[in-house]
Amino acid sequence: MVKPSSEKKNDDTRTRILEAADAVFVRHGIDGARMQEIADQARVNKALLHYYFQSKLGLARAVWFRIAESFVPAVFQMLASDLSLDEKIERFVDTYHAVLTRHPYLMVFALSEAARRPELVHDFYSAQRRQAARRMIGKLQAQINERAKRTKSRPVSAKQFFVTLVGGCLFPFASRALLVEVVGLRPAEVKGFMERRRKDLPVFLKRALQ
Amino acid sequence: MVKPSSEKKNDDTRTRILEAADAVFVRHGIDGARMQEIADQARVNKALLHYYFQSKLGLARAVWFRIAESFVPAVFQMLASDLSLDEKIERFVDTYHAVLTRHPYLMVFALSEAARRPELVHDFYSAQRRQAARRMIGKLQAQINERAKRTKSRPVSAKQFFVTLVGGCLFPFASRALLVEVVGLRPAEVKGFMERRRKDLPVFLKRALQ
DNA sequence: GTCTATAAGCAGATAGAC
DNA sequence: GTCTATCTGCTTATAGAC
Repeated sequence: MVKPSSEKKNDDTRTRILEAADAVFVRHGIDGARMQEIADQARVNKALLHYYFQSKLGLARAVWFRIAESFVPAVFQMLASDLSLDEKIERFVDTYHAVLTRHPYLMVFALSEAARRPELVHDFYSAQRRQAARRMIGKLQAQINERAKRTKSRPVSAKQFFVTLVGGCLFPFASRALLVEVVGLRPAEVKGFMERRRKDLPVFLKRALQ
Repeated sequence: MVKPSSEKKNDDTRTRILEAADAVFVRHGIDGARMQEIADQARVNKALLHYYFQSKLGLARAVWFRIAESFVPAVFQMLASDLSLDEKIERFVDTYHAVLTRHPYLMVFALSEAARRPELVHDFYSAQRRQAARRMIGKLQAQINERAKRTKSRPVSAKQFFVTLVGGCLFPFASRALLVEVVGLRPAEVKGFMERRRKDLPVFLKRALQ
């Protein structure tokens, strides 16, 4: 469906604003972000932000939904698919490694806003999405049980495993600033550390699942 | 050393302010916090906050240092000690479970401010503390190597293991709001989930180390 | 749709009395 | 040390021209 040119121009500006807002909100958090900085970065006037999104919180919500939609559904679908457990672990680790390397502040933004404004999370998770989440956990549990049966070990909880998997991938990026000091990495070494993690984490997780 | 009563009164007020500031900053983040709310909660006037701490950022720094000092040194010391690896894992998981259950917003506060204001982290980590961190990692690596030799498996990197351990404990608390929706927990079930994790995580980690 | 100009409201910070 | 009162500047938001 092709849109008439008047709407197209509209969309372009709207999108430019959204992209600028994304960058500024993700970096500074919602409270720390300034509408003026977003306007400057989008090369429009502040008034236009309100024309399109009513208020600062309205714009923040739009950004939040846009980010969530950009990867949550695809990840849910992948983890609920018929791929093997090992394949899922590999893909999940790879995907997040790629995304977070490019957007280092994303994780901290998501975690802090989710904690302080739970309604953002709640509003995103429609009944349909919650159902998709349940399907995903169910499928993972089935695969974990099957593997445990094969290796004659006690199966772990899929929910717990999911949290460990996600945390194992996301936490290093969320805590980057702390890691550098505690683990003692020079800035140049951080990249290598993350690369190594991408390789080691799947091995580590699979070992624990045997 | 006993302080004269005039200073003692001073200290009491100062401490009351710090405790109020702790609560407000941790919940709302530095940018989202309001000096008025801190003053109200400490039952003093706004002007007094500036008398003691000069500026909002000065107060935030004091709070940051106070929180970090309250557990970082003890944890470093524990992990660098001669306790067995298993014992360390158990204690670490237990300690953080206890602290974060009582202070659910603490982790998100630490992560987001560390990412957005790296100077806070850097100023806390004196040369002495960085050395303590190195000692801790060194000791852990020695213990991991020793165990790998015993079980004839390839030793994992202590830095990587440390991040997995810390992330495994902290991430569920940092991402509580997301977990509830994604994993599908009712509010009443969250506590049980965390309890179970406290029991399962050490088992999971030890398995992966074999 | 996009801009300029400006209103309205706060938040952080200070002056000065007690 | 602690308070009341107040200033200053910034930030979100709107009015209105083009």
